[in-house]
Amino acid sequence: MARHKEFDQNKVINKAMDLFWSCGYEATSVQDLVDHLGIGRGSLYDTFGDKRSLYLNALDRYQERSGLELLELFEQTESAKAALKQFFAAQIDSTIADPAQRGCFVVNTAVELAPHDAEMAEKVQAAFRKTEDVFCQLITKGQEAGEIASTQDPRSLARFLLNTLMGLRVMAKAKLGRKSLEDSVATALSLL
Amino acid sequence: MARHKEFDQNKVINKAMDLFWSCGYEATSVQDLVDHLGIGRGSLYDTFGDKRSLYLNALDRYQERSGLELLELFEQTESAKAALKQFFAAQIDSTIADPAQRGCFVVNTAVELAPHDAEMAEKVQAAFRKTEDVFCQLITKGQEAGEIASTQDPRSLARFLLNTLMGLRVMAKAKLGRKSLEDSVATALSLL
DNA sequence: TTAATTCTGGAACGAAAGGTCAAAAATAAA
DNA sequence: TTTATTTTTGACCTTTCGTTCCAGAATTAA
Repeated sequence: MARHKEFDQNKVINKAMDLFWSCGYEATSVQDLVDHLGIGRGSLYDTFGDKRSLYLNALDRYQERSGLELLELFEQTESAKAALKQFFAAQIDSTIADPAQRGCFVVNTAVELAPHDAEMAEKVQAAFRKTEDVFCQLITKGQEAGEIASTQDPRSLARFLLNTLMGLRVMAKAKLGRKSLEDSVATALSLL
Repeated sequence: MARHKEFDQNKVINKAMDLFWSCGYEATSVQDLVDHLGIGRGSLYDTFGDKRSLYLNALDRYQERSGLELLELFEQTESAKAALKQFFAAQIDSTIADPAQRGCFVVNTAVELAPHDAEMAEKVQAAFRKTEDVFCQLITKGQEAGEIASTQDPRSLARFLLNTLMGLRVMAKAKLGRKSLEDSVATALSLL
């Protein structure tokens, strides 16, 4: 009876994610979305409801993606400490390599939308909590393996690493130079 | 010959700063400004040129203000280490106390505008550099006084502290709770 | 083939955006 | 008081915003 969707909804969300990630919520117009998504205005509203809902979809997609990255980090069999080092090194590399200086979509959302939008704030908090938990589990693992000093509280350490990560993502926006990022990370990780 | 200005330009810039700081650039309309500044549309454009220029003025004002705070921090005669601790404690307090979760105006600008506006990016970088320099001088002072271990590079440490501060300001936006902030700061300062 | 469904592109909507302008009001010097 | 100059005020401009709607083409199950 019914016609099939002609566009791949997943790909459209990915494209929307790219655009919102690059430009933010307010600075991305529906016209911009229509131009870059390759679908019509009508399809956009029929499929996603409105601009804000599409943004929420894009944010979810981003969290899925970075959730997978984190999972890989955790399942890495070698040392937890090495995994953390590798993770932060990769963050620096992708930060420097990005010509659009997009930073982190979650951080961008936290800064632009969280204070005035409770639902956004919840999603942001959930994402941060998830990252903090993975850090915490990794630290505990490292402490059990004797790689990381057990004198420190793993939860505090995890929060501290999350804080460091957020700082990195802000630095990414301001083009502070690789050396600044490396100094920050090296100093932070010297605590492990 | 001429009529006097009826409004205090400084106060108007302060009010504009509050509004931009709370809502960001895009989400603040000229109408919002007119409503909160207590001056007419024409006066606004005659005095400041356009919305973006007013924002730049507001950003400058913010930097002047926080520059003074930093100066006080530096001129504090007691121990440099204590000054840093006090500074970060005050940051946590004001972060928690702010019901609007405004965070840091410079960080907000970095995230929302720096990637697409070179002039904004320059101002943001200058502000970050200034803070980093003050941290660096304080650390050096602390090392000379024997309060802070001289084994670490003061510049790296300063960058690290700046990174921690940025992270704090993002956490402020997401309402992560006082304990998260305190854990992060306590862990970071344990390096001194 | 037919009936039902969905996609597409574009037109159109009211509201709000940023910005302009000219008349009115106020001031200080002549 | 007059006059010249500036500020203020609010109406007005064009453009763009997010959103709705529709006509026509496309697709599929019955």
